[in-house]
Amino acid sequence: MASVVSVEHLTPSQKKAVYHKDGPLLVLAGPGSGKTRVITCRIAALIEAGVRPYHICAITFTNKAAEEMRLRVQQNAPAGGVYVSTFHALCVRILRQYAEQAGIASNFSIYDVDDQKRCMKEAIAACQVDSSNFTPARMLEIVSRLKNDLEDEVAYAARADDYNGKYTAKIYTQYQKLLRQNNALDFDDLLVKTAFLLRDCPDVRLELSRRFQYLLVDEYQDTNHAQYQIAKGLALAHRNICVTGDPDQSIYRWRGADIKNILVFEKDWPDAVVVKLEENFRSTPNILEKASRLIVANTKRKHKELIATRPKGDEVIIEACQDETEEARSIAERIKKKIADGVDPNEIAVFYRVNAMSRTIEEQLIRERLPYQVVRGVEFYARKEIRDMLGYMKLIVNPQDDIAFDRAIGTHPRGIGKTSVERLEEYARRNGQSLLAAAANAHQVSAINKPTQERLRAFAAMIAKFRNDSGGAVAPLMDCVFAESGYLESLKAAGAEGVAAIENVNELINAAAEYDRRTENPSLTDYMQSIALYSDTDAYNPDAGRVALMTLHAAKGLEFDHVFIIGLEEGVLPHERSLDGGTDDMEEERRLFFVGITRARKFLQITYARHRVMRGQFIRSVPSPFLYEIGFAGEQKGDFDDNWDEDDFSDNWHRPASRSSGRSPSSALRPAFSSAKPAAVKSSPSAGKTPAYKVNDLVQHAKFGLGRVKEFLDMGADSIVVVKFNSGQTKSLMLKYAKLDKV
DNA sequence: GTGAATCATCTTTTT
DNA sequence: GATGATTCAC
Repeated sequence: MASVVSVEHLTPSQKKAVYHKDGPLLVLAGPGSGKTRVITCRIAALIEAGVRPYHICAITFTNKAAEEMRLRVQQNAPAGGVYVSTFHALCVRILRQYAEQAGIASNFSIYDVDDQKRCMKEAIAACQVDSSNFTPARMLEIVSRLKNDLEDEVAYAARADDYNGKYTAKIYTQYQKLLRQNNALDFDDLLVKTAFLLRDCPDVRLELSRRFQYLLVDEYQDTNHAQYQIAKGLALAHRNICVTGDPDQSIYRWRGADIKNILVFEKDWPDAVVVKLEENFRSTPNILEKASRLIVANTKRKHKELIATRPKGDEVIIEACQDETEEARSIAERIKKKIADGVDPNEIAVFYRVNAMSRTIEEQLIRERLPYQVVRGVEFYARKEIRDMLGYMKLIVNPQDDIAFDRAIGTHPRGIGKTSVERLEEYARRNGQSLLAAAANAHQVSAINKPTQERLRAFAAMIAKFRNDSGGAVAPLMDCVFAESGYLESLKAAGAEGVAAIENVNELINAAAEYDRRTENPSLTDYMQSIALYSDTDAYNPDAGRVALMTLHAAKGLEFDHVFIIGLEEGVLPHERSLDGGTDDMEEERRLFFVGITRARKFLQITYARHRVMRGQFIRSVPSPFLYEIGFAGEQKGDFDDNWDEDDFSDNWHRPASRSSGRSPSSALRPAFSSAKPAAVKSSPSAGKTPAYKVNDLVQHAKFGLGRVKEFLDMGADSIVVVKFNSGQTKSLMLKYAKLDKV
């Protein structure tokens, strides 16, 4: 058999990592060091050495990364059968296979952020504590942290002794009880249950070790304690564990990721071979120099060189802008020029700290008619109609899921109102039944009037019927549910918005049909459990011929020839919430910036704005301290005019100022002027001349279809309309270019 | 029981 | 601004 690994192009260190066969291996890989290539080559080398593909398990950080690695492994070797997945997907697989040993039913629901919130709200209410101190968001954060550290409610209750701790323990316990009742697991539970399963069931652990004899974990610096234990458990028997990562690129501490995992790897596996990949094949020396200067400011790190291998390239540009519009305009113009010069739009990216910052950039890219795509967190599956449909499907899979019952019964008016559901809940609680079971027995709930009792029973019967039909393909069933539940009918009656919702549901059904085609033994349970782990970051298409807009977090693992990083201001990057959180938070923000910088191959431009609209408030900001760390000398005189005063704004400023918040602004984010000033609120240069749109006007666009006006920025000939289209996307359109009609 | 309208609250990053 | 809770009119 011909060699499938192209050895001649590997450096000595890379070779060492690729050909290390048995035993623990730690690959400390700097950015741009060819890490992904090393992993794929290593898989190929293992197979060449006689390991069956079936026995190799590679764990990546995102679904997208998994998908890509599957492709690459496929290209590199006849490697069909290598199991590539994320930690969460692997856990779902394991928990379904060993549901009994894990103490759960295999048709469990997976709760996303929204479901978790509803569930937590209920838990807090049931505990009857003062809810102002225990908000669902705050409690979920704490519970998540505990779970990531593998501390269950019993262990936590045992050690919590102060007032807050005791109530937290009570709520945690109640929350877990609700999840159990609903036969549901949240994201963190997937990890916790798997870790405990491996800990408590040696036979399961051994069976899995026989199945996965070689374990590879990428982005190991971002694993949390639970994931660390899972990896360790899986590898305990054979010790064939290879982890790769870069402590300098750890950006998920807030999610429980623990840099210590990578630092203690050598303690856990004393005979581990450590390979460092320090050469950088990606970026120009100019870019790497900035990256190095930045990261050495972190005190809690092992020093690692960034060794440049490419020609010097262009200077890194640091640009000051007056406000976020100027910033966006400058970037859009530069992008326009690059594309005109023949640069592939795929090779251009704009990174920002928070999703909300994409909007201004989008506006300017639209203005310049430049193609772009925004890579965002959830989007499609977060839409109401999609969640509604999935509510039915979840309930069909898992009749115990009360959260799904609530969702499904409330999709549209069906003569069952809030009061009736509350009475039903009361009955269900008393009798220890699920809501669906209670609905089937609604004739016994005397508090509910007769006609409503019948409607509840009809609903329960309908779900039972769907459940009977739920073996096999997903799409036909979904189609059937959509029609027979009456949801389709009610959307049809809802006018233009309903039409868009129907289209979205049809898109969902198409996606399900695609799943049916792709999967050998399609089942609704399997489908529901797989889409729960899907995020729209996975939908990023690197070949779309579009400029990519994304958060710095989403940029991890990607690379582009031309990179723009915006918002280098104190309070944005580093983020406001990390300013008072101590040095650890600050160091993570620095790493985040480091990740952004090192995505760039040839060109890097970093911008900051002296003024920015944040949460509807106009604020004056200060350059990020990180800028000075990479050699920014401060502002040059005459760079721009800083002699603005409030009156200038009242002329330029076209967005209504929001009501001032009660909180005092942090020292870093002083409002530039009082938002209470009515003068700043409106001053339309040309009120009444152009065909003015009003908020909530229904409009028709030649390409995007129907939509509703969310905002109208009246600037005469340059007016901009922000429209939320029924397709779900929101677009900012220049009035003079957009083919837009009032409906 | 339903749906529109108003009010209040929170606002990072994501599997 | 987005979302959720609450209120009010039918």
